[in-house]
Amino acid sequence: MPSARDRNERIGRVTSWDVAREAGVSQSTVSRVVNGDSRVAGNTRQRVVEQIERLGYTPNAVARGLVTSRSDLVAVAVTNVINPFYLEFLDVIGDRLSQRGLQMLLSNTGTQRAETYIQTLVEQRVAGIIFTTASLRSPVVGRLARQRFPLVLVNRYVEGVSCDVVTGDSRHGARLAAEHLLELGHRRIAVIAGTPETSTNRDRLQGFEDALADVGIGLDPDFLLAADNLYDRAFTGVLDLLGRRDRPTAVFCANDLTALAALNAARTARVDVPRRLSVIGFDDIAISSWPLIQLTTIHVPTAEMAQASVELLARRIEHPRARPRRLVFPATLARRETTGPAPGRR
Amino acid sequence: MPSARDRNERIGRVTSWDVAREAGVSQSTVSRVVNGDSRVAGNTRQRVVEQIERLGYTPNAVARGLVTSRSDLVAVAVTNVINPFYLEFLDVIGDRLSQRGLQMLLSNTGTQRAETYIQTLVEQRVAGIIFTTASLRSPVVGRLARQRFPLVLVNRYVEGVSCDVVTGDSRHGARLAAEHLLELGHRRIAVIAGTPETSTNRDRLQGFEDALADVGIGLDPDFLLAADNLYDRAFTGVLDLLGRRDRPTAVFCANDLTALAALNAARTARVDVPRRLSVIGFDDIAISSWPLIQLTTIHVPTAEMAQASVELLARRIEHPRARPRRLVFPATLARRETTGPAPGRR
DNA sequence: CTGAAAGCGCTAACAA
DNA sequence: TTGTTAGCGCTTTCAG
Repeated sequence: MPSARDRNERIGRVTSWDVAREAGVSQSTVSRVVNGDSRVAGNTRQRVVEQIERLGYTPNAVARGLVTSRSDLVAVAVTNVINPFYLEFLDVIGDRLSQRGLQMLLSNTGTQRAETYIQTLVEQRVAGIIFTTASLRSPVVGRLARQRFPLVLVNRYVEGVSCDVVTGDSRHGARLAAEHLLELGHRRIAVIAGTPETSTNRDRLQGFEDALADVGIGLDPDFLLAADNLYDRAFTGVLDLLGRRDRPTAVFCANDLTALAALNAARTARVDVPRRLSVIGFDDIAISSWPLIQLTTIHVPTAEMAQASVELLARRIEHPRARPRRLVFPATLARRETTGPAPGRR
Repeated sequence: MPSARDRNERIGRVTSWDVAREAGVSQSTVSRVVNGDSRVAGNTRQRVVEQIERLGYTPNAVARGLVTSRSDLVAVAVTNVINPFYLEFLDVIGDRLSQRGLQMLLSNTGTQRAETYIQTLVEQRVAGIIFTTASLRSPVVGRLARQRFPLVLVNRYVEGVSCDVVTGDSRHGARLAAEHLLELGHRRIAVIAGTPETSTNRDRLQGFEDALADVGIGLDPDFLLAADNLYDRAFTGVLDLLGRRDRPTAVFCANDLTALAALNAARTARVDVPRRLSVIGFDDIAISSWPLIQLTTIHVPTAEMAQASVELLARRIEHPRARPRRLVFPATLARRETTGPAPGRR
């Protein structure tokens, strides 16, 4: 038979009933005190608080959630945390959420089992989900949207799904990158593409190709690498590229992580950047502007986007039927030191 | 009056009762099917499954949690996600947790409001907490440990609190760093210390000082910077250091993030590394071994530690009264290119 | 193999 | 101001 002391020892064993009994009040009074209900007499509150402390009572948010059918958990779905780009996102998102009394539930879905993860989140009855990861062909996003589950897509959208979306202007950003390289005289340009399943990567690729096409240049299929946003893939890919007789003079990377991989590959192959090879990225993560790196890249206002996504979600949670909004943030060229004139040109 | 179609439209509006009614069975039968209870007749199960699909029923984990008083949420408390070191941790931890059917609830507590955060987690009745952040003077950790709440401290411990702990060998690692610099002939050595409130940082500082003391060298207070693990603080601090007449010939940073800041500061100040300044870090995060960086540092087996922490936590959840374990992982010198002989020496 | 019934710990009317 | 009561949606005996 457990003594009072025993109960005291285990969190979750003390309920509001225990507190009520000890304080000589009803359980609802305890509930009121816990929730800061003003219409509780000062001395009653006093007694209750005392017992809460004494017994080490911690309210059970699960039970509360069951009855209120509200939750302060917001899930943030990310494909691979290891990408520093997401990191900067997470930092802001977590911060903004907690400002609104919400907690961030991070789901690092490894691309694959996304469906299962999402299922778990929905079962958890999270207040909403911020997707930074929605694969284009994933049906789950559409289903959730149709069910009016609060969700916002960050940094990518899903064709034919009507929901809140926050993105950077990938197409235009990619065009800026292309024009920059073109202006420097580059013609033999390799592209390290992200995973084709996300709108962001497709748009970046498309925008780049379009800009090249405008001046009558086609993309050499041999120069198109699918690195799927992975550092290692990009590193070995670029290394291989640099080993060829007819190597490119410039490489456009669909994101900074792979651009950094390209830089490292060039260093490994002793290919001087930017004199022998120009490298341009996309995202402008913090590392890129380090004095040691100075990566030329397409800047996207990460913090603003993260902030906007939280705001959209909060709005959506309050007004499930509000008209979906689509925010597109401008992309700009951050010209730094990894791009230069094509070799043999002036 | 909501029609069946309306209900269908909102997740969480369909309960196991609805499914039961439509399938012509009892609610408990639905529960059994959902939980894969084997003793349900094939055709009954069939009917139930059909209705689950048709109605778009999603079991409510909150209600389940209330009755089972179990949860598959494990909180991971982190001081600042923005530190890439944590990133690598998180990646492994998230992965390992999900292998065990657990979800990672990431809490990015900004050092300050840790108490409040933890409180929320406990109210959420998470299955356990992995702390990578426990401030030494934080009483909450001790309280939780006493209450036998499943928790493991990673990368730092708390004096006088008995619970599972996973750390690297900070003292010895710091000693290795000191010996390395000493061997290279450095005597004027600056130290960028982390926040003094964590055991890890204190041990690293202590270990370094001890090693210097062994050869009769004291740490110049002017050369001791408190960067609190923050990039910006370290950057400006080192910049300042390098501007002095009597600048150090080497700098030991309590973690790689600040070491990278030091490297960047040196680059900014046009101080050649390692010819004019040697830099050594601690942690050996992925970036440090990039060809572009090649930071000499103290390697700590991050992945193994992350993995171990999940294992300890899982064990603790199953056996709350098991004897606490303390795992110390060896630290080794990763000698790369940011350290060299002291100027004026050979 | 299936159903009835008793809660899990809490909130939120409704009474008093 | 306080107490009583009825659930929230589910799991889990206990009968049948």
